[in-house]
Amino acid sequence: MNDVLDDDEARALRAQRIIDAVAAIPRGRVASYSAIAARAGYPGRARLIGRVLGEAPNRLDLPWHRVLRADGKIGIPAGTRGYREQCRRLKDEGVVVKDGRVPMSAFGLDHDLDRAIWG
DNA sequence: AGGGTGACCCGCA
DNA sequence: CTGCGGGCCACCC
Repeated sequence: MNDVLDDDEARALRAQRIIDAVAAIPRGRVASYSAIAARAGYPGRARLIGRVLGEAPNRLDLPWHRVLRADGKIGIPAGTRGYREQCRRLKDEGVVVKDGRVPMSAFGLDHDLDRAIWG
């Protein structure tokens, strides 16, 4: 009977798992959308992360700024408020941001996550 | 029902 | 380095 409710429930669960994954990114480190998706249990669904983060209530104080594209670039369109805010927050915690891009080799958590999975 | 969009990604040329 | 094509999928016309 509750097809719609089940749908909303699934969506809420998705969001929660993603939010948890993002919240787990340590200060001064960054992770890619795809890595977060995988960690949250939704491999191959990186686009979902951006959507959820965009909808997430500010009161959660999520470290959304630590989520970048796989190539280390900021996902938010350049020139926007969010873009500048993300740059600022990253720099504030010691992350190097050059031309809107972060050297994943140095700050990326993706590799560590892989290591956690493989041992 | 179908097309456009987007805080994405990956392989390939 | 830059596209381009295809995959992904929630949402909004």
